[in-house]
Amino acid sequence: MSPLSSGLLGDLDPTSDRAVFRQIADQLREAIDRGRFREGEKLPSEAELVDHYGVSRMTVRNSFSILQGEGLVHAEHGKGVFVRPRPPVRRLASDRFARRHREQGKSAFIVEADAAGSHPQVDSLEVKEEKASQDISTRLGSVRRVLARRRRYLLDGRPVEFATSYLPLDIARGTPIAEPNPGPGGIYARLEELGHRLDHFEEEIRARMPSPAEVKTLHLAAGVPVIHLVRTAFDSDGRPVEVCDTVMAADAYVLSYQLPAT
Amino acid sequence: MSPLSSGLLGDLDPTSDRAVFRQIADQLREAIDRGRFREGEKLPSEAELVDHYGVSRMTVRNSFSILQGEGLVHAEHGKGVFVRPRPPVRRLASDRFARRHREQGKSAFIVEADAAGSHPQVDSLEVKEEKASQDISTRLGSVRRVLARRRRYLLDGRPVEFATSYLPLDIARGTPIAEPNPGPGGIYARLEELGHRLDHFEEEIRARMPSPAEVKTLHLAAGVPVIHLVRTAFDSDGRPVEVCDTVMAADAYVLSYQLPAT
DNA sequence: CTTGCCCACTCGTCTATACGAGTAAGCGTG
DNA sequence: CACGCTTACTCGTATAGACGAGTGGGCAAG
Repeated sequence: MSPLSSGLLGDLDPTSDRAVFRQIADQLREAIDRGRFREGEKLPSEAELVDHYGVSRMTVRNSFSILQGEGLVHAEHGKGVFVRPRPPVRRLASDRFARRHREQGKSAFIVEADAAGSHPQVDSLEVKEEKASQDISTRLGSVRRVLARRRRYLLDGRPVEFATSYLPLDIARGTPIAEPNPGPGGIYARLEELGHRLDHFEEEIRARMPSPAEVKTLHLAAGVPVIHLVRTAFDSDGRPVEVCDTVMAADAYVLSYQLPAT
Repeated sequence: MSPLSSGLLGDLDPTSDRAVFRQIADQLREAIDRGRFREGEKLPSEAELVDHYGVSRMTVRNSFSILQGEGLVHAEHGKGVFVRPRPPVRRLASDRFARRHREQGKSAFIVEADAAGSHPQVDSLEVKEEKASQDISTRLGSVRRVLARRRRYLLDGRPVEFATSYLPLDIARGTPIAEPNPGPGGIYARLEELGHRLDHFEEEIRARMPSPAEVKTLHLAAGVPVIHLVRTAFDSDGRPVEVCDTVMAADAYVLSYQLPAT
């Protein structure tokens, strides 16, 4: 039995001043919310909805485009339109850079992912010296050039995060920090070995829609925002020693912070 | 001189395999990024672009719809399509609930906004007892019913945040917390007076596209995500005494956290 | 059985047209 | 001068049709 004859979707209200394509989107959204269509399940095809509602194809596509913008569904060329599955999320705890987590040889990302039973990967590794942007320069205290460490993180083959660390050259140049693999405990461990005892971090969080470049790098579906996190690390002299600029697929992350009430 | 004859926008590449409406969107996006169209400025009308590129109107509208999805532009019926201005953002510092900020009579929101020179407002105040959702019940330690305090925050007339606080009935019922105006220092001050000395907060942050209800409540333009923040307050006995569920217009906020490096 | 082609079905792109409705400016009337 | 109407321009909604391209199943040839 076709899903359309089974009363999953209702009729249009011609007397309503709500646009037809919105009414259709409303009905589909409600059906999804109520679980009539489950995650990953295929929605009726455009042609089926054209028949069911007696509207033109562009009207149906208009409805789908609303739901895509809300991140509820995604279209696959040649296959159909599907309810977008909610991917497993990665929780980032606020103590993830605590010194005690820095003892092991592997990076926090790898350890965490292994623990969660997923397959972690890091690629697009790039380490180079470059001119600091205005923003980075300001955050690092008026430096002109910086060491930039770029990398992309993937979980089970899916890119979830793209991060760039910036460090002042006078700190990083010629040290293991300038190597592709900085060694156990990562660059924070190296910074401390170099005499920059870390005191605290500042994190700034924004959310926005991705740029086309970010869509490409993170393989983002329509309707998925990004979380933009900029972390600055300060040593015990109060000097900023690193800025890490991170763009995360918002549907793959929950950030978690613990704050004292003092 | 029309913006279209002045070389602001280029030509289409018919040999490219990139769809025409994407090429047009690319050109408009680049013009915006380069500042050729400034914030709040009107883009060429659909009709003008139809003439300029020699395409049909639906193709131009398709281009605009891409840019709208990216949150770059917004259309106004009868007026035109405009570059979306970046609204002033509100910075939320991680110490915003520190005890020392609780001394004054006014709420943190009012004080902050006044200091920033904007006009703050709180409306949609609702205080009532209700059944706890599964999630809230879990967070508060298996309570069945809760006191819910709902309110919407506006800056200069624009809604920016919608928040609901949930408190266990055995704590809140019959206290000033159950009043629309809980008095100076807010409910956290009242909780401490009632013997629940606050120890720490946990905040969980997600970003996603808004539901239609959220679009309505926060007057969100297309392409603006929301930040969903859930804060749990714990007293010195380790008991969760409040859960605050907040949905913020992502283009109006930067969250800022300070973390120890220990 | 395997290979390769065809075909039906899917969404993607684009055109052309029509009418509705919000906006703002101009113009004429009182 | 003030008000209201007209008009031109804007985007919103909807139809009908065409062709392209990705997918997957079935069928026929080897």
